[in-house]
Amino acid sequence: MALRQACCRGRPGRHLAGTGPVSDAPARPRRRASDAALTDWFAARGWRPAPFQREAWRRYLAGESGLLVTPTGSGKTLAALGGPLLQALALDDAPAKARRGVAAAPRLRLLWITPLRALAADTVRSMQEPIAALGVPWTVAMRTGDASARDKRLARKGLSDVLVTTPESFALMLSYPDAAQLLAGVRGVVVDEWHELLGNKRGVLLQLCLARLRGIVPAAPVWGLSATLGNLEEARDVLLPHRPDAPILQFARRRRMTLQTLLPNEGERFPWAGHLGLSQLARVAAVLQKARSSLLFTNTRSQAELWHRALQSVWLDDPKTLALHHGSLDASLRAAAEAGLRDGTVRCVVATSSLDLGVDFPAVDQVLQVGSPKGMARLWQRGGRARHRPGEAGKVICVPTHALELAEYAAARVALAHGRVESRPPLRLSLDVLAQHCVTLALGGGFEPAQLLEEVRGTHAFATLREEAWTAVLDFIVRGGGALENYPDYRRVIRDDDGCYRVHDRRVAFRHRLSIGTITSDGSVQVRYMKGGWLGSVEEAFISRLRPRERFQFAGKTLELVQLRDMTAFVRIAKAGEGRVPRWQGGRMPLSSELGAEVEAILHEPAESPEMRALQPLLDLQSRLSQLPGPDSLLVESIKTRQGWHLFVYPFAGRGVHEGLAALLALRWGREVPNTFSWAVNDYGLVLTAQSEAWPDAPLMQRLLTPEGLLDDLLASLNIAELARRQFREIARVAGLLPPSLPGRAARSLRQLQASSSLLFDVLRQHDPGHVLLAQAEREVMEAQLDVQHLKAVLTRCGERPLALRRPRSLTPLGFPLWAEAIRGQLSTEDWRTRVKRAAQQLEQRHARNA
DNA sequence: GACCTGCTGCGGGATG
Repeated sequence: MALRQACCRGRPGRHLAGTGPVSDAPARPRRRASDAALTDWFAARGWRPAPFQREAWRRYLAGESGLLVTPTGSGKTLAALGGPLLQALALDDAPAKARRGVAAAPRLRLLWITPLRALAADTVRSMQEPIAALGVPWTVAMRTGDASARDKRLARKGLSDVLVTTPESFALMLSYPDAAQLLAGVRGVVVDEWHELLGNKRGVLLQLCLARLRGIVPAAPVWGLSATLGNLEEARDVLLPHRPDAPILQFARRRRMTLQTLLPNEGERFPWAGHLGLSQLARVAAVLQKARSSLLFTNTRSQAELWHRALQSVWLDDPKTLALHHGSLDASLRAAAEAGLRDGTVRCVVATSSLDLGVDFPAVDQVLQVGSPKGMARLWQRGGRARHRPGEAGKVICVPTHALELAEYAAARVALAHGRVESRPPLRLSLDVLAQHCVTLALGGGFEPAQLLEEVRGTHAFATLREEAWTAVLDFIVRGGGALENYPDYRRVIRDDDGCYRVHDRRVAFRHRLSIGTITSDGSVQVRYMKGGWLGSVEEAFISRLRPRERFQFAGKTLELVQLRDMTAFVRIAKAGEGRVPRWQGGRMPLSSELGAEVEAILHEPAESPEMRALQPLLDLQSRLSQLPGPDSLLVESIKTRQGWHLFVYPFAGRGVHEGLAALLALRWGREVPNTFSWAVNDYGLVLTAQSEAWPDAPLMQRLLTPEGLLDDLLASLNIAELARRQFREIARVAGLLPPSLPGRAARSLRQLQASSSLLFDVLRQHDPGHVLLAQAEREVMEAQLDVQHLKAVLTRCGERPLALRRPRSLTPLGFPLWAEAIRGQLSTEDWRTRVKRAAQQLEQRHARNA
């Protein structure tokens, strides 16, 4: 992004890339770039690279690969590598030599991969100036889905010297027969924001593509740029499996970050449960008034809509200075919000993670985080958006939505001080991605299976790929597997007489290129004005419950539904009133284990902090009624209420794990004593509610918490088949079993998609139960969704710790949010609110009496 | 007087 910061202090060149004659370029030292030559070149332009940059660049010149760790939220980071790399390439005469041959000869020298289209555009922009300064007639093209026709053409024909692209577009390049030829001149690869790809299937796709590239240009250095991670060495190994000792270079020191919490006033009642935090509206509005520009981060899209609406009602400035940004808003609206921040016409943007990522806009004066940040990486990232003076620590202002979040912030402060960040575990053996990649290569000129297997095993993701799985994948792309072979649609690849696998059918080729990539999101309804103009998308389940003329709140506006047609909701601005706010089904964002452990520790031994001081009365109540949780024991509370007999357990392991744990405990307890259990979880713990009398004792708890038989019991307690059915839809999409929606045609509804994927699932289960993708779906449920490894570790730890079994006379502060969560499913929202409110008041009264 | 959970990211091509 900010390439120019590092490499453009020199005299601007006379020629823009690609426009000037070669002979006019400033004299270049010599044909082969050397360290000394570069030093001279930089010195002549008054540019002094930082030591780590010099090191990165020296290593690059030596043909090495590596990982460059750069602080989050700093635009300068790209300069770290991009500058030296461009210089080195420019000093090397080879590109000019290549051009002296046939005019159409591929010139591609540098491949730059970023996970975001917007980042690609920024990168291209920032490269223009340094390249002009170098005085080389280079073309930089962007190859992404939204690139211009010119750029696409340049990329397609290999006529650009530098190509900035996404993993998906890179894969697409490989689907053309001339890919090897186009990439043959590549002399360097940069993978930007590698941490964003490391832990997901996009990263797996990129690993495969890079392995292919290594097959074409084995010597080309590959450099990753990554934010700090808990598993940097692993990140390096995944990117560079062929260079186990590649260097990890650290960008100077990370910026310090501090945290401030908007605390409740003395004596103020503060919610014990809830996630919205609107009770803090006045305080937040006051904080926003004080700064010129702010970002207010929320955790969910509907929360962002609600906060935007609430702020609007108290906003003193021009309403236009308050903007909204989340992933379901149309790109144009998001771009408008970003532009507003850039030109100063917007003072505050309410945003979700859509603004976490690296889009280039100037830092804002302050960053606020509503509710739990859930993990340290997110907090670093969001905090990095704030403007800092050099040497000054960054700051995040935290807005608690319920009392216990105060502890979370106090814990986060400790973790920030220690510079802790989560790991991103890389995926392994995603056979759906492998199947897609194989079809891509079959399309891109074909592949020889033994050779490809070796190449694929050269990646981190498939290093342990077994022969059977490989054969199954090949079988799958050739005939869809046993049950599907009668359907021509699934016979995509043909094994030719020479033993090579190729695609011959043009329709298959077309459909495959349309469905390249691993991001699946289907079944959303586009929202647009009657007069034209797109607003974004909402979920079918939400909009289909609205009647025409009914109002709803979306994109920061009150809209009126006119009609719903072809997966498009036509709307107009409503005259008055407020409407319902859409909800989206998204990721679950559990509290990270790092932060969870920190919370547990701080509750046990409250460090001196404003948050813990504010929380003290609540902690006192917790100790009085029961006891404080802590790392040295496992707190278990059992209580009888009108709803039944509750068992509260607090492992502080995050929602995902608690979900599995709750199901497990319910099953095991039910086995011992016939009873009916329901359960609810949050990030701190879980509650089981029994219909008949049930009091746990220590031996029972030990039996419930044994790691023995975990897998079998999990399989029995959760409807794994049903979970796998849902997981299968994504896998089937990635593997190419579901037809992509064609551009220009109405999107298929979620119901249709579910029907076709569900049907496939059933057919396969019945006729081909060993199908490679079914196994994949089950594995993903166990690993990704239930996080069995983590669950097992948590269970083991629970079993090892001495049990603190308490029977408090009323709900405790820790138990209350879980209890509220448990009865939420049973009651209407209105009843639930009343009930929770009454209960909270009773508890407080009792608390006041006893105090 | 309230105490509404569920993020993000990508992607076509032949023809005029």
